[in-house]
Amino acid sequence: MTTQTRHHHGNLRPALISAGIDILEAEGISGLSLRKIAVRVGVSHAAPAHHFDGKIALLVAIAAEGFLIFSQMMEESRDKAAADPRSKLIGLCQGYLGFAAQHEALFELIFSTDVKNHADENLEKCSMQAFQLLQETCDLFEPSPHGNRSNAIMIWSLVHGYACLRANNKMVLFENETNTPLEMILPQMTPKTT
Amino acid sequence: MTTQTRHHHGNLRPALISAGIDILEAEGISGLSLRKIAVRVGVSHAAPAHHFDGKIALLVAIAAEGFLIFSQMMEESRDKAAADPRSKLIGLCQGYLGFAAQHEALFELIFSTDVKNHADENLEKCSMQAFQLLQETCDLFEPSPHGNRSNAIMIWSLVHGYACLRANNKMVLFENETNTPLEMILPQMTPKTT
DNA sequence: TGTACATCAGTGAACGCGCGTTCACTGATGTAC
DNA sequence: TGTACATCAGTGAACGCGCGTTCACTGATGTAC
Repeated sequence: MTTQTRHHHGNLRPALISAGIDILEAEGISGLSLRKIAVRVGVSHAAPAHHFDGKIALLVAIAAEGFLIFSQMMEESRDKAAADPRSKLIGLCQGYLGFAAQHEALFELIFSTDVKNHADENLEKCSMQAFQLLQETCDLFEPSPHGNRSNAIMIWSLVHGYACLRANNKMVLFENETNTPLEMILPQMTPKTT
Repeated sequence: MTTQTRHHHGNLRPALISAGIDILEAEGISGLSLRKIAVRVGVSHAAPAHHFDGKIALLVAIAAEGFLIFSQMMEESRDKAAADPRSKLIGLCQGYLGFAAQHEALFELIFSTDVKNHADENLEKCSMQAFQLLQETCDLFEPSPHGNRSNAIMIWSLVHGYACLRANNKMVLFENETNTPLEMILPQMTPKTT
């Protein structure tokens, strides 16, 4: 039986998350509604209620999936880079910027107030994973005199701010800088010698 | 005649902008509506239509006012700092972070996609003014070999990202770093000697 | 100073819209025997 | 293999809500003479 005209969808939960991401990309956060997601999956708009406890819970599940994609893009880009610490760090940051550029609204969602105010174990796990990638790449360098985490805080701030500000080309600062190399803004750090 | 029960308000336009900022602070971007703003000013919800060409135009006017406050806080904080370039830069950045912390939703609004996609001369002027402050403070230092603007791009990215990430305490990175000094993340730059 | 009149800046009722949620229902699935 | 039955995962109609916008209106203001 290959037809999809069954009463039971069978995989509705992940299908809703995936459709949510599609709509996010197409229409932005303000265009995302439970009803549109249901329509896109081809299901009645009351169906999601059987899988998510309200709209915010679906948003949180979408954000968790977003963090997975985010981590994946950073990791892939870092793995493709040369072996030296600076190349690894630049690779990771390119993945960061690539995610922000290719998934603009999803990027906005995963860092949004709405999502962060809603405690969720899975979301916590997925966001932590992204942070771990960043932290372990920064650990290739000598720690700053200000503490172990200060390199990660600096790098994360830098790349996050750059991603946000560049997200829309209207930002006057970037008018003629469409392709600013990361080399230009990443500070010099001392690789560990061990 | 001191009573305010006149048919004509007299100063409705600025009053609407100011009430919009109040609601933003109290309820966030998603809580901001034309109707709520009108109620707060004590005027019928159809009145704003005589002063703004739709909701988005009011949002843009609020954002322009936001940029003014933003510039003002950066400038005041910079002026209070010691005379050496690094103190000036740190002062400016403290003003940046202060605005983001004290006007969280307004900070979000002025950098939002909705607002930036709506061309407006006054908004342009006000946002440019904020950028000028940043640029002129970065100009106290030797330009980077990557170009005149690269210092400003780096500093802006850094402080903007830091402001965003710290905006909600849930961000794991900042768990025990409530008062991270800017000294910790600002890179060393060479002051001009002239 | 007084009158006529155009213009401005409000009112309040009504409109249609999309939204999240609820609810009784029913078809599909899985399990016990 | 077949039957009875509980549970699961959908449907579709209905609800109430807040929203931005429109519109005929009217009171207030300012100006010409």
